[in-house]
Amino acid sequence: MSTVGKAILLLELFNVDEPELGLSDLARRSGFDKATTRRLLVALAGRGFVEQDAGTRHYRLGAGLSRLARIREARFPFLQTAVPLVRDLAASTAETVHLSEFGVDRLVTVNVEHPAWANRVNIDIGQLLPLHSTASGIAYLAFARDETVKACLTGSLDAFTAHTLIEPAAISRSMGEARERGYSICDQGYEEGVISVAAAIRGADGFALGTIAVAAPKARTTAAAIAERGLAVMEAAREISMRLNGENLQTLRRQA
Amino acid sequence: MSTVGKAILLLELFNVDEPELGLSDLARRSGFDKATTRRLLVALAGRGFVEQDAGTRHYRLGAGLSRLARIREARFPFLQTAVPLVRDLAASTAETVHLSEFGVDRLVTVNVEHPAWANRVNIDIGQLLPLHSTASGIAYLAFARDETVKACLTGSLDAFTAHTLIEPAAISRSMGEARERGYSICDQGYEEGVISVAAAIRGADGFALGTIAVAAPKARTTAAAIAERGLAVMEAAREISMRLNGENLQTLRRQA
DNA sequence: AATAACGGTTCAAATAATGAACCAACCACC
DNA sequence: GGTGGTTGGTTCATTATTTGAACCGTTATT
Repeated sequence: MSTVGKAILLLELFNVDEPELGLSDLARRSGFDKATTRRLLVALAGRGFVEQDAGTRHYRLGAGLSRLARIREARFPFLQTAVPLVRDLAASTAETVHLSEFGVDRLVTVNVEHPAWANRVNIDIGQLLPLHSTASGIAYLAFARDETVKACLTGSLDAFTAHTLIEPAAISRSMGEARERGYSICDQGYEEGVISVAAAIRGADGFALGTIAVAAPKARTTAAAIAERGLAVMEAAREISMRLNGENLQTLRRQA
Repeated sequence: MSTVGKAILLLELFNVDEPELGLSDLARRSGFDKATTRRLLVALAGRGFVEQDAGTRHYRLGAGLSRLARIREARFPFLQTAVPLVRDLAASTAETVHLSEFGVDRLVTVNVEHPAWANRVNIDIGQLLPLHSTASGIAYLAFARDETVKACLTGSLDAFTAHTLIEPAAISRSMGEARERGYSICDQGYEEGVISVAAAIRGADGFALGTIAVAAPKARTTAAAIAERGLAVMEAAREISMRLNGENLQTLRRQA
């Protein structure tokens, strides 16, 4: 493994629940030697990718990451563009609406709006979603590059519930339906009792960048509501895609 | 230089104006060999820190950075906390208000509100500000760790205008005044014709995390306006610091 | 006082990074 | 339709960086 890969692996040990970790802890979790771990941390700290708490001597992710992320966001203002539409969709559906962006081999939740219901689907910002077993994932795959789809379908797929589709053929069929329909439906594929619809947000090249989805408790969801939400989520995704790709509405290379 | 440092240096070649760069370009600018550059890029791409455009084969910053930046933001919700107060301050002063966060050896502009005036001070998100020659920088240094101050004052300092203070003693005096007053004033130290006031946003340990500042054309700025804005910016910084450090308003270790 | 955990450091040995030379493809220009 | 200059990408012997067991000094815990 490259040294750079190791350094990044170290960064990825941090998460929202454990945002600060000590040296020994990082060494243990990464499997690297303590000396190696520290050398990597010092290199990362030198560029502001991690910071060390002066009191506890624990490490946390640094401001340098935020700076680079902001430069990326200037190129792809995914969040700013999508947030108002997420809010609108949450208001009109009165269910949980979440926005995801693709990263490496999963979807990353970047924004969520929860409804006022006590009984609702809860999703956290930063949460990672698998591609094969969520409405968002299927919507993404439906407009993903062939190599991404292939990478997803080769290798064993986890079954999260009794309803999770894990045969590549079944998932492909599901993708095809989503492509034709314009939105995906996932019935308890990731969590028991939750039904979701999602649509892909697409770049200028027609390939998916991320997704927008509505998730609701199955108990209060009718077939009619699913169809209605599907159209709404599709329309929101279309609007975000158009705003992202400039006013010059270039025809998307891959049509639905 | 460590391999990790090289990889990060590569990432830092991207900026808002040039968000996508080719392999040869990156190699040229970094001074690394093309093979080295590519190996680093491949390692970075493997973890989503850069992405390659399928068409142009150019590289850009990746979604992995956004993910980690979001985890950091969950711990330090600097932006979310400060944005409303930046907006309020912009409304009440009718001048440019900008928010900065410290990174390595500079301040990074993370949010800006511009007034409606045609003649106004323009600042971009992501813009880097030197510590010794801006109101924000002085406000930051006034509550920074000794080692940060020392690192800033050792080595030669750039003079951006005829008014820029570059003698360590003069800068120290300026910091002292800011600490006592509660806000800093910088009269054309970074750009001719611009006068700014700033105050430090501080962490639970009492040390500065970032700053909030008001910048205006000197032509329409009276001494009374400076004093008024100074108090307003100080109050905004205090409010952000308090919200960041939790409801349990711990007494700040380093008092003004 | 003893123990065990912590963060941090050292230096010979092992491993990963390096870069000159090399493709193949593309683009402009005559 | 060559020709020269550019691009992204690859190879492999040489070289320099990374590695980790053993170490130190501190700080809790027992």
